[in-house]
Amino acid sequence: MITNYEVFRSELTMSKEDVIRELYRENTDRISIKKEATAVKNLTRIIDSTLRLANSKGFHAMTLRDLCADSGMSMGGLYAYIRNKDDLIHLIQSHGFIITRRTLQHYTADLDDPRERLYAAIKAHLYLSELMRAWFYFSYMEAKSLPEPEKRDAIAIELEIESIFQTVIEDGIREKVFADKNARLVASLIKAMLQDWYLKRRKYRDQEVSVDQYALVLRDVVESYISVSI
Amino acid sequence: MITNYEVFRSELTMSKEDVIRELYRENTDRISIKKEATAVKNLTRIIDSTLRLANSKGFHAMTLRDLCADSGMSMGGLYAYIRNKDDLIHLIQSHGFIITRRTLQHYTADLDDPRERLYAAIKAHLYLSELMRAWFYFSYMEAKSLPEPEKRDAIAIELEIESIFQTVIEDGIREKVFADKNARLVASLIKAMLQDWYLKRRKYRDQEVSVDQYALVLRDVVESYISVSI
DNA sequence: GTCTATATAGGGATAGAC
DNA sequence: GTCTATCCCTATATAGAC
Repeated sequence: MITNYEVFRSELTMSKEDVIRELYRENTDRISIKKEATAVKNLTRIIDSTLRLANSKGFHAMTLRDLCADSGMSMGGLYAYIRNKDDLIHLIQSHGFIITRRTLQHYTADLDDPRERLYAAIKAHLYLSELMRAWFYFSYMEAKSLPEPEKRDAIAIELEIESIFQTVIEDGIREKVFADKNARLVASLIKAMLQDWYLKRRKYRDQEVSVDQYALVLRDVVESYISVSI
Repeated sequence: MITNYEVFRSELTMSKEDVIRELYRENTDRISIKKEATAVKNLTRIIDSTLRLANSKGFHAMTLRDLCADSGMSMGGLYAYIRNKDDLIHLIQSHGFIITRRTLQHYTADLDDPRERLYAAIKAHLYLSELMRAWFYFSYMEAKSLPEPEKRDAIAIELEIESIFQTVIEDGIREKVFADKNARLVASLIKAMLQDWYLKRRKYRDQEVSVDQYALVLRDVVESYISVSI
């Protein structure tokens, strides 16, 4: 059960290094570095720089020279971690998938009331995308140019997220907590609003809206549409 | 006053060629072709192909050789219409701006009731993005890599659209038709849902939701949140 | 394990024939 | 007004020194 963003954040950040370590172990075939400690350190720099540069000018427009300059590595050094530029995408996507899967499962399972589950799912998604904004943004923007396997995974995770919301709403309709609306369409609209949070982050910063406020408004918007009127 | 998508469509499509003609006249300095008829014909092919290719693999990843193959032009022929690759962006963006500005002004001015104006604005935006899907998609996805002047225009038009919605809602609040909610934030959420329509067009096609149905649901979602309960 | 120097190809841009 | 052939730079990728 999540309470608010700060709690969520403190629970999750410590595991960031673990994720990179897991990523390293999953990719020992492509990565020629043997010492785990240095590998984790450099992978972190590579991933951070790639996300920053790709998100500001686009992945394809980002050159590996840009990446080396930004991450402080040399071309040769970089190529110890990847075989080609597409492997960079693989690294980025994998590390995001690991975190996303883990978190969403964790935070939406154990609630009974559909209203509460709906709110919990909204918060879980918003908080996660707040913490991993760069990855979510990258994933959305580069989706169309992802290599085939990564594209499949990305679509699968999208559907998974959307069906979490659809299921909650359908449950609520069955239990007469929600009115009989088009659950799938409502789920799509929820997702659109969730995505806007990380796609247009600056806009909401300018409006001085916090994640928790946004979560509340989202919940109210959705509930006022699907709640059964008394 | 708009009734439904089919009517909107038949009113607007005839002017598509006019827009390209206007585009040509605005850019006679960069375009070395003197005969208007051939220029309009080729500009149309160039714009269509660019949108198709850029939207499927990204503008930067699209090579001018790709473009020539797709549009049936030669490199030399293409360069009679542009001085460099960025000029392509300029062509695309200009022709979209021309249509968008013209349409939004036309369809949201002359209504009194805030509820009706809200619905009209939702429909105008959805219908327009339905008709010009490729341009809207391009504009959104390439926004970050646009040349400076085009970027400024794109941001300006975004704000313009958002403030149309904000104003309608504020008017409604003042007239006690709508409850006292955060108008700017609601406008942002509306825009997020409007954008999802053209960004994730396939998803809604799979759900077999029509533009008009989507417009209705959007209106209901928004109204159920901001309407004053009786 | 990390660096610099270099090979190679691919794509933007242009010259000049027709 | 349109095409083909070509120039030249940039970016990926690799070889080999340290």
